[in-house]
Amino acid sequence: MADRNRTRNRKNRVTAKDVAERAGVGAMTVSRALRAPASVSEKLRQKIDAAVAELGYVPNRLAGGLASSRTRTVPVLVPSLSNAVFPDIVEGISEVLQDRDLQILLGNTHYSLADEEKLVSVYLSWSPDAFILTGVEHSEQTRRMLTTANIPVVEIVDLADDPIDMSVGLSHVGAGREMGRYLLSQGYRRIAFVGSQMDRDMRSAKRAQGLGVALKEAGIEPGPVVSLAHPSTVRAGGESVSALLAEAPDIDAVFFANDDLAVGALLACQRRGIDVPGTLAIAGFNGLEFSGEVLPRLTTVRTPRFDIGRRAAELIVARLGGEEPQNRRINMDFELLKRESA
Amino acid sequence: MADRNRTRNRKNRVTAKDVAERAGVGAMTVSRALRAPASVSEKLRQKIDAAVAELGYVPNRLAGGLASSRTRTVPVLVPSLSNAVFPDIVEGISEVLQDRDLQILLGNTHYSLADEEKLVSVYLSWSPDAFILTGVEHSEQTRRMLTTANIPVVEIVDLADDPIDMSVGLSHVGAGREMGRYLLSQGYRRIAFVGSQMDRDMRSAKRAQGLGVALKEAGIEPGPVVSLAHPSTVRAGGESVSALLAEAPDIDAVFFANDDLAVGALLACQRRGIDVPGTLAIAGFNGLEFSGEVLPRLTTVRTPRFDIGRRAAELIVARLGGEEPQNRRINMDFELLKRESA
DNA sequence: TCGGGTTGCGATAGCGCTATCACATATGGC
DNA sequence: GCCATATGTGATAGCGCTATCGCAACCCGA
Repeated sequence: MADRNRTRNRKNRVTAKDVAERAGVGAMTVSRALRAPASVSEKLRQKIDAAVAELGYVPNRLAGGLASSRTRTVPVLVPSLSNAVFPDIVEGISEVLQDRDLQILLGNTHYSLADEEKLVSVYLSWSPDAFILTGVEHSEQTRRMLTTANIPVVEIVDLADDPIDMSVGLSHVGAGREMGRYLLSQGYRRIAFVGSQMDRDMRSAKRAQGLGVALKEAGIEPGPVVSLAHPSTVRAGGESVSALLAEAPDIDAVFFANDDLAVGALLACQRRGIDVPGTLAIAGFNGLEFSGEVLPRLTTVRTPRFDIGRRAAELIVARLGGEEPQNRRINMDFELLKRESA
Repeated sequence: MADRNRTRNRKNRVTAKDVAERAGVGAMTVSRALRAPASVSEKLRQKIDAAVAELGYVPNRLAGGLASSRTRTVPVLVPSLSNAVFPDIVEGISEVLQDRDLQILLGNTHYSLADEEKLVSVYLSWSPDAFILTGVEHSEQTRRMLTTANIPVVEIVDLADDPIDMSVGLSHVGAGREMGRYLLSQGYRRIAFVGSQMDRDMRSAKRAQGLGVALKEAGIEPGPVVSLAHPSTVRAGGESVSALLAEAPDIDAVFFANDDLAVGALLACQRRGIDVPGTLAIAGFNGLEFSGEVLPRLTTVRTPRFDIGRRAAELIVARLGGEEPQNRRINMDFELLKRESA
């Protein structure tokens, strides 16, 4: 009864000091042996490694981070995980960072700048070594915090005119415009755009804007632009078709903000016997794998998601290595996949 | 030239001491005002809040965590992010934890127990308040580390016979068996199973096992069981159909380990003019949203992904609040969705 | 053999916070 | 009006690690 809570509720963790005693060296040498093995003599290193293994020592990163103000962590903020786009990007980042022993901290902003701001604040309080966030629109406070933090910051997916620090992405207006031109070249004239939450998903809004530019350049009347209230899903895409056709029966093509919506629409047309592209042409965005599996295959824009992640991570690694990047703004290519749906 | 590196490369962070001086109180009171506002008088609290706002103070969580050995973080380890199943689970966890100001640290094990072990080690070095990991198979070392850590641990998705601590999931053998029985009841007799990486994805393997049990109970010869080398994708599902039909042309049904593969197969059949379910019946697993959008709609098993996440998080919250759970092992229901593809 | 450089190691002093306790003031019962 | 209890606040001492510097021990050319 006497010893309850004796240990301050703290597990009797093995510390570097324990390892040091076991190996008959100083604590500092243990620290060095683990972080920079080359700076410790072969003999001591072996003793230390043995002691580490025997005791099952795991360094306390909180203490290490506090002492060095480097934690080898990189927060990555994405607006969604249900959209397959972002896991691909994260995979790209991860592949580069894990070799460098840098740890990703993944955060989901749900397309909210307020959530983003909060996550930035929380993650900065962990003294990260760098920061990756999606998009180029951020709150004033978010920009200020990241600037002040004085670490490498990469804004991804979209292309920043005035990056906080660095930026890797593509022009969504440009991509939308290119799709618009293509649809026009195929003879479509009443072209609608359907996206989700376009008040918050600025990239979708920019694709719509790009379509508008193409139409204007060709002197064609803009079609309806619909922003669904809920996140993009296959089902939502399907449902949007009925609504759209009811409202604007004369449209001959729909450009969807992403492949999920577009495939949903395609499948809905299939169920309802609407000929695609004969009666209604359908185009998507992102070039997700399954866009090539449906019948007719989906015309879409392939975005280099994995490579965006890689490049962003490489910029960070270079910067942490002391290099000054030539280009703080990397414009990634996209590719129009001309297939059968439009 | 004299002051280069003067600041030890450390940003001149605002500390609690700065806030304390500004507010004319002790540092300890600042700490209290932020963590337990009720324990500080109204007057000082206001002064402190004002000082915090003016200086833009953000507490250093490394220091706080080191001092208190509580960090309000909960690592969540999942085997994949590209499978829509896991984002759903994470969303469920997140919804419960974010209200409690608990931060998720998301890790991807890529279905590797070795990666899992490494991630457990890394995340434990951050002194998390609890731990969530997928599946019930873990390395000896993983189990030991988590046991020693002496924090709430929840194993999710699968159902542990002997949980490390707690478990929320469903019986994959049971679900596979139920699907098997259903397929038999529909008259199918040559039933194949197709999964991915079933040497590592034990849940898929268990579903296959469940199918085997059902067949055995009915005295029916087991069909081919195929484990694809690459992760589950829609495309891989489509490709598997050709291979399967070439090898075992007499099969009349395929039970896929997940909806991605099954939908891929369905679409492939559509492209190749194979009648589903007439020539080949197809069943999936998980009940993802798009399984109900394809034609014919996919027969599958709905798993309560979101609720698994919620329940797991609730167990943790209860435990952190000092409650002792009645049940350390929560068996979640699944539902067979009998649709048109099988 | 010697001096100057190199190398390897350990003692010390924080990093910024919180647990703990001591102390000052407020509160209430009689 | 007194003492006992409750309440609020601050000083102190770490949490476990790493930056820094000083000191041995070693190296090498002259």
